[in-house]
Amino acid sequence: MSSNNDPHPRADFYSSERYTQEESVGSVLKGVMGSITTQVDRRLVDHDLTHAQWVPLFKLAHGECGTVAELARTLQSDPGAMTRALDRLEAKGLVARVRSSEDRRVVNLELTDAGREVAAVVPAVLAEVLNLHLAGFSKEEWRALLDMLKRMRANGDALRAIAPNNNAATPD
Amino acid sequence: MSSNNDPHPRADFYSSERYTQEESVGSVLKGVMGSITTQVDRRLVDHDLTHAQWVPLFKLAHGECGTVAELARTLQSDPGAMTRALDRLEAKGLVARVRSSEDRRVVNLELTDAGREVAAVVPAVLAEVLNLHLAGFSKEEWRALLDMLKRMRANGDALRAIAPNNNAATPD
DNA sequence: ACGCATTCATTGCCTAAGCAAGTATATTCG
DNA sequence: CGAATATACTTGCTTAGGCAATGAATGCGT
Repeated sequence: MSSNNDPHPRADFYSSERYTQEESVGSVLKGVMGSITTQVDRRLVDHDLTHAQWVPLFKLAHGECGTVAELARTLQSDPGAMTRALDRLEAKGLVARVRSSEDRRVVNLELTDAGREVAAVVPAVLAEVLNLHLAGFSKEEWRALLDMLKRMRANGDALRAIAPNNNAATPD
Repeated sequence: MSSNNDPHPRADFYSSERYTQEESVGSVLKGVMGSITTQVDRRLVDHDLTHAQWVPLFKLAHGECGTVAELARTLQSDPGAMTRALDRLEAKGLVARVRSSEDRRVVNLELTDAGREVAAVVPAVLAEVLNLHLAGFSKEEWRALLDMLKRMRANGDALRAIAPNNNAATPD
């Protein structure tokens, strides 16, 4: 654990005594997230899509992920949860499961025509809701916000790399 | 609906074509939230507390909320969900339900000694996790971040005020 | 005082996430 | 080749949230 010449000095903005909800980035962050997802869901309910369904659909539409495992990894989710989400999407006729002939373990996922149609409206909704939440922001503020959030995420990734479970020091 | 002299001009940072995950505040926000909650949960699992349980416990400890309805309102959650969360906390012996004698509809919530004990460790964990995620931030950046997030939340609240459901214009 | 609307809490139903166990298929190595 | 290992997906179990309906108690208007 290097302690000097650290590119990321420890922050000391919060402490057990000083902690308040209104000054907590976590608490405010949660409020913002809730508002965004609520607004997105409200706009997609007409297309019979819920929060947990348009995300994989969107990924599939972009062709970045073609299998259950890839989706689960990309979306930092559980393969089990993804299987069930795809069950619902398949029941709605938006995606199709095609057993791969090369590797018979994998199930290739394809959008149906209906799926492609619905997925096409998602980016517009996301863009609209984000813009609405960023009303009054200058472009510089927006970039600064994005930058800081990415740095927070990077800090979090570093934490996870250190101790994925809490038995990181047990060799075997 | 005033359109000119608007203190919050519409933002135009995203559009259907320009939308990408990496530049989406929503997507990055989700990653940050996930990291924070994961880290907090990891530190509270020893106390047998899950994400959905320490939040109401913390609120109760601060004496801000004393009933199910108040908790649900404050945490922007569902009364039903809150009832069940309290079921689990009560089963763990952390909170006690006391039927009010003044208004016999309400159930006053009280922390048990064990509940107070567990709730006491929560702020320290929250402070630690937030500080870790803010490593490398200057105090000015932290304040700016908090300010921008609060503005986003306010924008979201304004949206909700306009159309709580999508039948805002139907008089009957 | 009586009916009516409101509020509080709870329960049922559906969607949903996380974890662990299980099954099928591939790969690797002796 | 054959056993051990790894990967892909699925399923069961528990916790969990949102919505609607219900029952109980309160307050309000006439």
